[in-house]
Amino acid sequence: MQNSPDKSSGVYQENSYLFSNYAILAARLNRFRRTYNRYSQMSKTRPSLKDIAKELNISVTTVSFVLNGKGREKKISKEVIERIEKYIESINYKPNPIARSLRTGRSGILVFMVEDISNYFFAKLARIMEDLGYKHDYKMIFCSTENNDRRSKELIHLFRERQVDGFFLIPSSGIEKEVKNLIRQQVPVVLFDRYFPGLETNQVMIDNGDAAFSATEHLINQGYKSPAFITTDVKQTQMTERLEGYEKALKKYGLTPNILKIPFSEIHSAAGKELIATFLSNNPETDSMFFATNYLTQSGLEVIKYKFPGWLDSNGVLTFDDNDLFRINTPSITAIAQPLEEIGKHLMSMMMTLVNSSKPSEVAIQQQCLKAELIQRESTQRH
Amino acid sequence: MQNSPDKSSGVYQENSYLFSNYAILAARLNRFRRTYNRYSQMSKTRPSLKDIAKELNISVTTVSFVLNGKGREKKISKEVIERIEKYIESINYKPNPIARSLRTGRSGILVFMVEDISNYFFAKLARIMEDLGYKHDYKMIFCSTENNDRRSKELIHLFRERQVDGFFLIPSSGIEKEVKNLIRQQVPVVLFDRYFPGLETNQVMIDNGDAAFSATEHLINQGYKSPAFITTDVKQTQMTERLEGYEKALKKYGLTPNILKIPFSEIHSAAGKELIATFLSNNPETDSMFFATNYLTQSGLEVIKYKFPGWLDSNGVLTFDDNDLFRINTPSITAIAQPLEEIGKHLMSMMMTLVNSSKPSEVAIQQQCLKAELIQRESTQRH
DNA sequence: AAAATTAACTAAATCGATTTATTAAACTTT
DNA sequence: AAAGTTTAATAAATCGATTTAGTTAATTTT
Repeated sequence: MQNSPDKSSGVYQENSYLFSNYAILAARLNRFRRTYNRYSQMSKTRPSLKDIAKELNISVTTVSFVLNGKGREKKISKEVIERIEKYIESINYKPNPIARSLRTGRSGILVFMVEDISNYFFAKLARIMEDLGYKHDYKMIFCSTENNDRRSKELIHLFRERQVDGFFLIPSSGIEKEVKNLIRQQVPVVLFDRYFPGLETNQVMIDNGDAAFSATEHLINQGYKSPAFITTDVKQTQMTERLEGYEKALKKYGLTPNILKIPFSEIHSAAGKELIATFLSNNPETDSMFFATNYLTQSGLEVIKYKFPGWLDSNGVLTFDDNDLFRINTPSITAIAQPLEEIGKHLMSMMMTLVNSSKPSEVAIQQQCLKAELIQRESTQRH
Repeated sequence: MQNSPDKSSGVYQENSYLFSNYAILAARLNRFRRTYNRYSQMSKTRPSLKDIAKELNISVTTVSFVLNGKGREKKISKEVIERIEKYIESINYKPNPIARSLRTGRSGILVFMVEDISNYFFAKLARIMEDLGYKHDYKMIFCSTENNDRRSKELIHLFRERQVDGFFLIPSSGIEKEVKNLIRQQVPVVLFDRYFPGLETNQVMIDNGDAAFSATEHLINQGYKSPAFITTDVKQTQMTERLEGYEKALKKYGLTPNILKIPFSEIHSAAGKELIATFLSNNPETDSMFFATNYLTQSGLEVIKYKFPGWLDSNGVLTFDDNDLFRINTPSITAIAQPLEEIGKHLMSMMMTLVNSSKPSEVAIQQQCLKAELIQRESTQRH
């Protein structure tokens, strides 16, 4: 490429009587190159609509119409339709999704954005969504926000650019504006796990308050006099509602609440575990702990195991979010299980009504609030 | 759209002296519509290269060159480069990745295909890969194959069509041909977890045989006389190597192997657990069990907990793959931990050399075999 | 000073679809 | 039979980039 001027100028000198100037020669050379490239690419590339059209001696337009099932509508004759369909079938032609996206603005991709896909709850839900998505002919992209605003915003912009068709969002606290923007721009959005109290959005939640209330009541009914609530300092709905449920139950039975808030930044760290240990030492009257999320429970169990062995023999533990560990642990841990399958089903069905509408922001808003189930296990059995 | 003929024919009757025929009128109408559409779209769409070029009174080509940092190379003057860069910066222009993909054939997306993303091992690795990918400016797509050939093939074709730039693959047993095809077609592929013995591929593995041997030896050194090996009937390398490691150790110490193979289809089912229970009943001499994967261990622990309570007091358990459950469980479970971070690092670095090469199939094949670590815990402590 | 080269920039082709505008021929109306 | 409609199909614009093949003017070489 770089040396083509030299080459052609060499030729020019040899045949100067034939060519009036460099330009003509260069033009010839380039025409040849173009043809050459076309040929050499032919063998590599998958067939395009153009190839099919050429092969069948039919226009690209017609092939495209038939391909998209608009044959009848566009009054293409049955013979032509049949001929095209047969050929497309025979070479197993699949339209290039990128080209299609560029033209249509749709991509067939949905984004599932959560705090951390490696967390049991999110991973299981992701797996469910993956299958549901494929069932509706959508590909799924999963990503983790760490509940961090900057990261969430970046991810939204990133995928927005890629023309994804919709967002399943566990929003971090500071992205209300971004969510509003998406909706205004007619991008389908469904929130779950937590929401913005001031913003009417399509969402699938669970009744955190009710679940936390019943669970706390369960502890009290089991005879625990001093249940503590271990949570994070996150101020989002899923957390505040759980806290309120706990407080409401304590109030109902005239007990004194005892709450430990662990900074979100420390939930996976040793410092976080230290806080739980200190709390237990400083509050020896605590006869049961209600953990607000599964990762807190894991930290708690570790602390108990290594620093307060035997504590569980006479005291209780209860957790929000179930997982294999809690089922198998000894003692098995009483847990509030979110209805994963049901959440997934609702999420996907809301999304489908949105993506199938031409003005998603004008679709009547759908909000689901599902019940979580308390699974009673050994950890809250008073002997 | 459908009724435009009627409309225009109405106009035609009114002004018949002005227009010679329907066609001209239609043409006018359409020209108007086109202009109208252009205007009405302007406000909606993000700026394109064309818009920038128009704004700056510079050709699209020049803008594109500068955008891609080829300004110097293409001998664009410093003033123009600066002007373009400043403007691009000021409107925060980001090129449309779809259009770019269509032209370049690259997408900036890597696929991470595993058995089941909701499984702890895969989910944690996915999380690591997600961050590594973003660091290199790649988006990650995760998907689950269920170790099923048809599903794997479908997924490969699906993403191949979307021009993904590379595949991280845990291959199911019957897709050797597809993997070969990818490589032949210059698609970057890196295998992990398991491989095809007959196929030289870029891969990151762990030394399953060695790890299983050492782990078994550990059991024997702890005084267990009759360690059983609980595995699946999957015939892929990761499983056969683990089995061989176990057998080699038993042979070395002159012990009799005792192996339970659970059909892959039953690994998550009650029937699978039943098989373990039956095995334990029929082989009362078994004083320890070595589970070949984390999900088998979970089933095993559940069986022990509910059907053989107390069994763990005098017998041992050891597992391939670590997770939170095993650390926190009572007794905590001795586990072979794969070096997740290290696996991720190698996977990504191999992928980067592949995607940065113009002929990935000609890049010298890289194969890493990493050591797994045996984490000794309470479950194999002989008292 | 003619010829060749370089600097600086642009027109147009291209990627592979979708969709709008248009047309030629065959039918219907009036 | 002229005018209008319908049928069956197509040409060309478009989505938004990248990249090849030019072009013109200025500079350098011979």
